[in-house]
Parts: sequence; structure tokens; C-alpha cells
Amino acid sequence: MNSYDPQTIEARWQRWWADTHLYRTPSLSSADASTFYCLDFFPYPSGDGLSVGHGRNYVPTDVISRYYRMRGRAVLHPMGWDAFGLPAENEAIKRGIHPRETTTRYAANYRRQMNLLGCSYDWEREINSSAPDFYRWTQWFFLLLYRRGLAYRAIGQQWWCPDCKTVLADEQIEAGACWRCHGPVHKRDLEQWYFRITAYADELLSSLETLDWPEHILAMQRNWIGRSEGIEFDMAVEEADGSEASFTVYTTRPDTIYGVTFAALAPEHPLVLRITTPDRRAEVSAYSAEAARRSELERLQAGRDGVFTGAYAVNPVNGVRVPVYVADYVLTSYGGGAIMAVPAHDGRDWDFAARHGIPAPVVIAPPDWDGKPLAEAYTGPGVMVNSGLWNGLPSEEAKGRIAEWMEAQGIAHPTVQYRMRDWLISRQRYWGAPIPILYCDACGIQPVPEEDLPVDLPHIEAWLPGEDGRSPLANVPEFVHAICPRCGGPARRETDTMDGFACSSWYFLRFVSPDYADGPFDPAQLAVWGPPDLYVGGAEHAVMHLLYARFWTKVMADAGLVPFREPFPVLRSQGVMHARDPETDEVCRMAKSAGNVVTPDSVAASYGADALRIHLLFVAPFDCNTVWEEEGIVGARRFLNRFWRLALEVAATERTPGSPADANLRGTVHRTIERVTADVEAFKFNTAVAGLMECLNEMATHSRVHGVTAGLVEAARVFVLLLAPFAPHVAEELWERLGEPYSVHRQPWPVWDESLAAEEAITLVVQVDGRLRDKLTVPAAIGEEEARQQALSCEGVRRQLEDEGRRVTRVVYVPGRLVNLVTQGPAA
RNA sequence: GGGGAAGUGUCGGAAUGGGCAGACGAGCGUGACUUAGGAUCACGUGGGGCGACCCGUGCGGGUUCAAAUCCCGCCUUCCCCA
Repeated sequence: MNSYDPQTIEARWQRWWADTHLYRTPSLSSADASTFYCLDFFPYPSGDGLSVGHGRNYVPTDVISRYYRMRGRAVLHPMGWDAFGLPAENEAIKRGIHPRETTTRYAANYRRQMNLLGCSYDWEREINSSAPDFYRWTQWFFLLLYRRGLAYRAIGQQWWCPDCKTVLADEQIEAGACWRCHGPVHKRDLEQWYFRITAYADELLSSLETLDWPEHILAMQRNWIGRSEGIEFDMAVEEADGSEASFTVYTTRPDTIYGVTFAALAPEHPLVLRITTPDRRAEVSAYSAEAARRSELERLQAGRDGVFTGAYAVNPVNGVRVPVYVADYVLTSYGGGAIMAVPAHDGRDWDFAARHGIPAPVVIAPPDWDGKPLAEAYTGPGVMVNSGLWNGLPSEEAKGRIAEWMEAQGIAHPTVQYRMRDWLISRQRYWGAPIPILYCDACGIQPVPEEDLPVDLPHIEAWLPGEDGRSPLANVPEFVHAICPRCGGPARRETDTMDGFACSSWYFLRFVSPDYADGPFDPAQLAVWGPPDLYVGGAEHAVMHLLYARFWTKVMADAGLVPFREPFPVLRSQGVMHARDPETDEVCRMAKSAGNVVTPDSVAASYGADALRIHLLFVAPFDCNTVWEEEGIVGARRFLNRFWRLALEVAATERTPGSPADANLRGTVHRTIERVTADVEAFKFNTAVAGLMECLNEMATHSRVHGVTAGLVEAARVFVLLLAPFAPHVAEELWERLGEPYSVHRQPWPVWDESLAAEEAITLVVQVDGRLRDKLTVPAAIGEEEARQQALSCEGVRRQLEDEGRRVTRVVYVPGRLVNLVTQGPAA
């Protein structure tokens, strides 16, 4: 076999690697600085299988893992399945197959495809979050949170997805719709379990600074946590029956308080019906009912809507009475469901005031303000006007002074608000870890004792979500009936299951000791491998998964379970793979629903997995979005083909004389080692591949001109090593054909020699007045004086100076780069 | 509306502690070879000009000997949150 046939060699080596356990994680018993834990986001195995887009995640981490193995590091590169939760269950529903069966089957397919791509996972450490020996520990962590007061049960207005038939956490609502099925959602009053993530809000925000993460993901987390500093104060209001009442408002803008012209309550606010005057009651009731019925999406689209209650509230700083409205743009969950409204200086208040004919007096003068009414809300800083004794102050200063003054008067106090809410974890679904809680009529809520874990998820046939909003487990008497661990009397088992994100909040710890039975992980092995050195995955989990896992890690750290407070010190996020719609030619995300999926199977069958890997790495920077264009991959295939033929030619040549040209080639090879090494470490895989291509071009030219010399033989050997992390199959095959011992993936990464890598001759650019006029090839070690002389006397410069009668007034010399002659003269 | 990222040939993209714009690849063109291949090899490929040269990194200014890169003001696209 002499032509490059990827299908044959890829299958052959994949089998060989598995048989020889090439990627088995080294077993270490004590902490070792040379370990490298390289982790991918925990995928849920979908029935659609992998697309080439997934390769943008798994190929780079594979390159990194292979690279660090060659660098002598002990590498942990595991894979497992996020098999519990909504995505996996919805998938099973869609196919009409029990989720236990689908997750097993789909995980096997993912594993097959990952092997097809040549990924070097240690499958002996494979985990599955729906396995009892995994979810046992998810439940154990629930109890840990419960014991620490971080898991609690409460009634609240919850997002309900009628399609998924379950409640959802705030962050699982995207653009007013369910994150999984994209259907409309609405709020419902339900008693549910929560994790108190807000207890860690401050640390979750402040320790973002310590993370080596992409800026846009840090920004999303900051936004989501949404810390704001402001004041809370009460506004007195008269109730319909004449008694006194008040409601608390929160504002971040005390400087605008003299501009308040109305107050607004959320439709759900408890005071609404009590303060509404009799003549307005019918209208207000109708409006509140209407608002409650509408989904958030509809409410957002409806604009600034609301009705007057007939009541008036008092602005505590100046005693002014302002009308109180009910408005659906006021959120119950934020700032207590009541606001002071300042139309002149808030966009939403402005819109509302315009619809209802409410005045908008200016209290912060914009720069260059002419004293006339504004055309739109002004939210920037300015000078205080119409604000009593604060007039004339800059608003930025007045903000703090007014807050302090109000506090001193006893009418306000400073508060910090977060946008983030506690994490709702109850799911009225079958396919998840049962919440390990019992309800006893005598003893109340009782946690399941640790020794009784796991609370097994029973294998039932009627697992489809019910229409009644209860988990299917509620219909399984043997599951529900239990004994109270405290009094021994009858108890009822909690039938909701945990949000799937609970599993992914700790799974990265399980990989360090996947079979450990005495705890979620072996502390000694955690000490060996630590938190992942590198974590790679898509930006779609920038808020949910990463925030939850950070929260759990901090809880574990406080419980003394882990010696670190952040689970993922280094995070990288790959760009999204787009594809053209086969019909319309429009570009959108590659997805089964868009009908534009290209599978690694089909590409590997036509071009080989190695070519696919090279192409995915080469086509764009790692973190950029890309469009899949099939034609581009021929470049990757040609590249591998060209090296294949060159290596075979080298292998077939018996006598390989040295050549004077070898020194040049050696220089190229050593510069390539340096370049590829730096690029891989910097996640610049596209330029790393370009560097390999340039090196191969040099080698091919050398071969054509000088034949197979000793220098070329050495170059080919080094090139196979450099190629190994990128195209592992063809590198292994050629390594063998060059007569080297199995396996190329166990060889040390080549080292470059500075002196060999140094260029002997460089190109010195000669400019006149900053314009390129000539180029000189000079020794790299040239001195400044010599460089100046050569520049002044070169052809391109002479033309400029003599023809136009200029003279040189200044010479700028940048060693190794250029000489710029600055001139004065008649033409200038 | 707020926050983030980005605008470079026909296309994907190189080059930012300011210093040869367009590496590498795709596509296209010309030629070679032919056991016609999704093969290989050579040369060319930003625009204009016969040329010396001129113009050119979204647009308009600025700083500098020198700007894709730094500063100011705009425009456009994508992502996240409203």
C-alpha cells in the first residue's frame, strides 16, 4: 500500500491504541506537579450524534492532551455523559423510548464517533450521571447543602413550561421561553426546593477576577449576578379604607428622587388590591388578572402597560403626593415589586409616562441643556436642578450625599441588590436524581440518612411527565411510601427529581477516582489531579452550568472537602460552527433542527479523520465562529497526502548523503518546532497548522532540488513528531514506516535549538519618509553603522535622493527590521 | 436601551509591547505530466499604471519618522442581557 488511504490506517491504529491501552491515565499516588487535567464540557448524548461542529471542542482538547503527554506530563483526559435531566429525557420522549435505553445507546454512539475522530480519552474512567453509583453522590451533595442551610423549600411564583411539564430556574428561561423546547412559559405558585446560591453572590462575583476565562463569559456572569448598590425607602400610601400603609421601593438613583412623578407596583404586589380606590377596582382587577395570564414573552412585547389605582403615595424627601400605578414592567422578583418612577431620567418610566400623560420634570441637567423639556429620557450624569438644597451639585456627587442624608433622617437605608435569584432545583420529571427527602406527618421534613443512599430511581414504564404537574414518581406507591428515619412512622417520599445541572456541578471531581465507593471522590486522588488545568466548552453554558459548578465548589470548600474555591481556573470557549441551509443558502448554527448537519462519519469516510481534524483546527482561530464549507477540507487532505509521499520517499531511500543545504533546512525545522510549540500552548491551532504547512513546503522544495539528504531524513522524523497531536493516525503510520518503535504518541516532544533556529540572513527594509523603497539582504548580526551605510547607498534610496534633490535629516534604525531615512528637500 | 466581540483580497484567515499588509489554505488563471486523479508539479493571482511609482485593512479626523495596530467621532455585523 503506497498511496495515502486514511480509512485503512485510521481503523487499524484506533484498534491498536485501544488494545494497548495507550491512553490509560498514569496511576499516581501522591501529588505531582507534572499532571495535566484536560476536561471537556460534560455532554448529554443526543440521538442525533456528533456533528463536525462538536469537533471544534473535542479536537483541540485532544491536541492539547497529546501535546502534554509528549511533553512528559501525566495527563487525565476523561469523558462521560450528562445523561440525567431535561435534555436527555426530552430526547427519549421524542423517540418514544425509555431514557435508560436511549442514554445508553446514544452514549455508545458518541463514544464510537469520538474514537472515529481519534480522540484520546481514557475510557476506563467513563462516567454516567444517571448511574446509581454516580447519582448516589449527587444526592449526598444535596444533603450536604441541606445540612448547611443551603437547600430549602419555599412557595414562590415559578416558571412553568407546559410543554416540558415542569418548573424551570430563572436562568433556564431564554428570551421568555423554555431553554430546552423554546416553548412559551408562564408563572405559577408552587412549593419547590431551592439551593441558596445567593448566599455566595458576592464571592461568585468578586472571584471572577481570579479566573483565566474569556472576557465575554466573565461579562455574562457579572451581568447575570447583577450586583447593584442603592437605597431602600418607604413610601406612605393611603389605603382604600382610609388606614395608613406603605410600600418599600428600591432605587440605584437617589440623585433623581426629586423627579419622581409616579410610583408603580407589580401586578402581583400584595398591596395592590388594598390601596385601589373603589372606582378603580374593576379596572385594576381586570388588568392584574390579564397580566398574570400572559406569558413573560407577551408581557415584554406588550410595552409599558399599566393602570392607575386611584391611590397616592408620598415622596419622603419633599412630601409630594404622586399617583400609584400598577404596571407589568415592574418585576416582583427585583427590588420588592415596587418602584419610584422618574420619567425624565429612566427610559422605561419615560415610555410609561408618555402613554399616561404624566409629567417628566428635569432634575439632572444634561450638558448644554437649554432648559426646555427633553425629547427622551436622559440617564447620564449632569448638574442637579429642581432638587431643593442639592441644586448645582454634580449628580454623581449628589447620589451619595442624598443617600447619606436620607439615612441620617431615618427614611432610607443602603442596600445591595442582586439580579440573581436562588436556584430552583425541583423538577416534576422522572429522569433525574430523586431528591433525598422524606415528609413525616409527625416529624416534618426529614433528610434521607446518608447510609440509605442512593434513593434509587425505580425502573417504571409510565415515566412520561404527567398532566397534573406532579412527577410520575408520585404514581409509584412503593417509591412514595417510606419510613420516617426519626420516629419510625409512615412517611411520604419527595417525588420531584433534581435539575440535571446538579450532576454537572460536581462531575469533574468524579473523574479523579471514578470507582471510588467511600465518597464522591478520593481526596488523595483529588490532591493528585486537582481541579482541571484546562476546561473547554461552548458559550451556551456560560451562565448556568459554570455558575452552578462554581457555587457547589465554594460550598465544598467551606465544608473542607476540596482545597480550592474555583473549579475551573482556566476556561476556553470554542467558536460556533455554522452551516449553510441546503435550500436557502442562509447561514445559521449547525443543528439537526436546521437540517444542515454534517457528521464526522461522512467526512471521515471521504477525507479521513486526520484531514477533518487538520481542517477544523486550521480553518479559523479556535474561538471564532465559522461556517462549514466542504471544499476547504481538500487543502488539509492535500497537506497530509504531500507529507505521506515525502515520508515514503524518505523511508525508501537507503543512502542519504549530507548536503550543504541541510543547514538551511535544519534552521526551518527548528524554527517550526519553536513556532508550533508556542502556538499550541497559546491555543493558536490555526497558525500552528500553517507553520507545519510552511515547513512541509520547505521540505518538499529541498527534496526536489537536493534529493533525500541526511538533513531531510532528520526533518521528516521531527515533522512526524510535530504532526502527531494534530493528525495522530497518519503520524503513527509514518512513524512506523520510518522504522521507529511504537508509539509516536509516547515519544518526547522535539526541542528546538536556539542557535540552529536563528536566521543567518535577514531582510532589512529600507524606507524613505516611511515609504518602502528597497529591501536588503544582510547578515542577521549586522551593526547599525553598516546598516545605515548600506541603506544610504542602495539603489532604491539613490533614486529618491538624486532625482529629487533631497537630503537626509534623520535616520531611524530598528535593529533586524528596517532603516527609515527622513528627508527634507524641494519636493517635500 | 445596557454589556461583550468583531469589521483586512473572490473566500477562510495571517500580521497588534506601532516597523515589508495579505503568511498558510481555498478558489481562479497559465503551463507540465499523464496507468485522466477529489492526483501531482511549476508559475501567477488586492486595484491602477508601459514604467519609476500611486492607491489600498468599514467611514471621517488625529498622534508619529512610521498606524490594520494607538487616540477621538461615526457606521455595520454577531453574541448576551433587557
